[in-house]
Amino acid sequence: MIKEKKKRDRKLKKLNHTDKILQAAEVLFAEKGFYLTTLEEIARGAHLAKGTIYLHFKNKRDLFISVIEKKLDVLLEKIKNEIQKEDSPSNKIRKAIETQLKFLEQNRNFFKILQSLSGEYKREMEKELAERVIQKNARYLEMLRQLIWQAVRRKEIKPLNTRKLAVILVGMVHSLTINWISQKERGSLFEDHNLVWEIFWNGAKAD
Amino acid sequence: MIKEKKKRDRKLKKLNHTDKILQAAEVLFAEKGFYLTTLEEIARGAHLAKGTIYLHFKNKRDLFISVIEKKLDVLLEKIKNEIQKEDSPSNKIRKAIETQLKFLEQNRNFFKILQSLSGEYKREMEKELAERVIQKNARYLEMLRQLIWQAVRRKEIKPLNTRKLAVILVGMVHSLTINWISQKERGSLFEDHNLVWEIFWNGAKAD
DNA sequence: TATTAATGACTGAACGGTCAGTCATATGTA
DNA sequence: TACATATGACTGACCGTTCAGTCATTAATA
Repeated sequence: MIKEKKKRDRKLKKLNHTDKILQAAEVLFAEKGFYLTTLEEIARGAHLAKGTIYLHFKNKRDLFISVIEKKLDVLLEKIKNEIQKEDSPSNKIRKAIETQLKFLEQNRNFFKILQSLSGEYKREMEKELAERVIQKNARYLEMLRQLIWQAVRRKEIKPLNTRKLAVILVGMVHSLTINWISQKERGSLFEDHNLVWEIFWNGAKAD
Repeated sequence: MIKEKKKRDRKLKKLNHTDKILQAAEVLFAEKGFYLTTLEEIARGAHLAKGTIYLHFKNKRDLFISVIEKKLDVLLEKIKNEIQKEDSPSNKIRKAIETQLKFLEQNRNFFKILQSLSGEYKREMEKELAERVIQKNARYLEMLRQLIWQAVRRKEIKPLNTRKLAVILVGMVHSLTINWISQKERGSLFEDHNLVWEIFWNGAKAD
């Protein structure tokens, strides 16, 4: 019995370490990017030695991708949940925007890292690793696209290229987020969901 | 007389080299990013020795920023020119979108590099260097903002936050460009100017 | 004691930047 | 014109440093 408990404790401790590493890595990668962040620093941030990191992650790239993937999963899960509470496509789209903005406001480190991935890293990261993240992004875009398509079917918005509409919508959100992050005086990012919604919906809605 | 000519020839040759380096660097930086591109490669690409690059640029970062800055100047000049041929704010905005999309279609390497700058590099690049590029970007955004503001004054579009509208507009363009670049089968990017315009203008226009 | 976890000194490859030396060309001289 | 000298663009071997990843050793736990 007690043996079992101890085992659980150990596992918990190990998980705890994994998490500490992920947290330290998130902060540092967001701050300095992939190349300028050293494993030594991450180890220091997690109050562990460098070698220990290799007990939890295959290598630096694996760690980097893991940081992103974990958060991305959370975000996508959140959006899925929130969306299915809504009835109409339009409300679902609105909710998706809201959820994303709220999440990014609370996770700017994550967003910074995500942004940097699309830049240089794709080439460096092992294919299979980066691919996982790219796939997840693609799935989110596809989800949005289908919502838009349903709105088109209902003749609520014009019969435009739904893929491109989804791309545009995501672009609006990202651009506002980048702008928000770069501001010195930071208001709420979330509050812009109305603006995004208004532009997008009025912009695309059927006459 | 002849002496002068010879001197000019030399200078021309040197300029030519500067240009060859810039071209080689543009291709490589776009392909592999800042960190994975070595000066040796760039030198090879320009058919010169590594040391020669340092006769033309202070260091790797200087070269990187120069690649961007040069193109950015061309783009901003183009937009300025095209815009002033138009009369109304709305037509000016439309023209700005058109010009930008056309340019990005013809300069995807430039765009890839520009994207990557916003990610990691800002931290690495010497402040004064990156600052120049950031300033130019900011100036473009401000130009757009003013055009939008004029449209607001004419009551053509709603009295929304003009800065955010400009950010959103730029975001739409960038997002479509990223999407276009990532496509295997590549149509025209330029042709999307109508889509962008339509969403933006209908989205923001006064009732 | 045996097993597992954690450590951090060490290694070797990579690469930005340097600089002493080369050489084609320009200039000066007779 | 023929030869000597000066210039500076160009080269690439070399240096110093950084850092991801390894592994022999130590500490913790059962």
